[in-house]
Amino acid sequence: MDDFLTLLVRAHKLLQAASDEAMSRHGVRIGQNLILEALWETDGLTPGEVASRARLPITTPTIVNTATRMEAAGLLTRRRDPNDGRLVRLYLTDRARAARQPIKEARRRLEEHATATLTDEERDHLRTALTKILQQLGAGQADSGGEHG
Amino acid sequence: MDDFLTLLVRAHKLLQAASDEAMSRHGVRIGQNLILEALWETDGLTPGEVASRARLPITTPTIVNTATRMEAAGLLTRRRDPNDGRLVRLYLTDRARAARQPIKEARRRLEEHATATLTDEERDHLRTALTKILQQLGAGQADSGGEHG
DNA sequence: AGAAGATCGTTAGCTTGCTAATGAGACCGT
DNA sequence: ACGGTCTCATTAGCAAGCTAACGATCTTCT
Repeated sequence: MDDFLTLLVRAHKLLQAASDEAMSRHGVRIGQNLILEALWETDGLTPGEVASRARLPITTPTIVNTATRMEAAGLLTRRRDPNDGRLVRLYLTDRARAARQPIKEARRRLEEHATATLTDEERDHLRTALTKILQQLGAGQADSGGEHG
Repeated sequence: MDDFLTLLVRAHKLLQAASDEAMSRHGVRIGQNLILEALWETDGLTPGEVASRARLPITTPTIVNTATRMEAAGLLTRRRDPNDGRLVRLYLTDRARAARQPIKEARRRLEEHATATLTDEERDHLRTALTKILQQLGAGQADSGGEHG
């Protein structure tokens, strides 16, 4: 029996590969998903804003580099902020906006497929366990906002 | 509430970072762990053998590149196989062998720490769920060897 | 024996992530 | 107004992973 670390790394690897393949069919790579999600929500964010709003922690240089590839791929354009010359704002192209629903669907289906053999209870347990691990590792500053004690 | 994919990616990221930090204190980086584990077990494997024996799937080019870094770091030496000129055999240095127990310990402690707030039952559930996901995603060719039905 | 094919390690070139260093621009105090 | 500081994006350089292409060697078939 493998240790927990190994199981998690293997599951992660397979899921990332499957995600990348699924999104590639829509002209988007796995590393671009965080930026897309942030800009789908709020277009015209700066790299720093994308980094801080992203669903999971990512550094600004990574955003910048990925944005450059996305620009080359025709997924977004850069525009200097007229009011503050330091800022660069990222705007999605129509192509990137059109990919929104298909990609969300594809990811939803992937998640569904991956957990297809789990019971609802097992899915709950999995969520609970991962959440506890995240909290234990210091990622407690998450979305739930219930630290009252 | 985040989706399962996000939880898993976040947990993976934190655990990888923590692993890397822990192993760095012993002069080893996270990417070198698979090679070390294979060579601790059987010294003198070829890159291809390491790739196929590793605890999780990894390609030969990755082994080769990582081995180059490990050679530079004084963790292993390359030696041509005298019987087959195509093969290159990787041999650990004393330094790499000495790191075996400390690193195993460090990883065990990390896993223990990460799952410290889980009950035994929750740990079981987590294992079960991850294993099911791996099987569903086609990684069923694993170690347990119990596919009799 | 010699050509064709298979099997290796390696290299090239890419993506994704990181930290540290740079440089441009804004802001604040004097 | 101007010098220092702070705040941005970017660049540089690294690690770790991948696929595809390459070159050397071994095997096999005639």
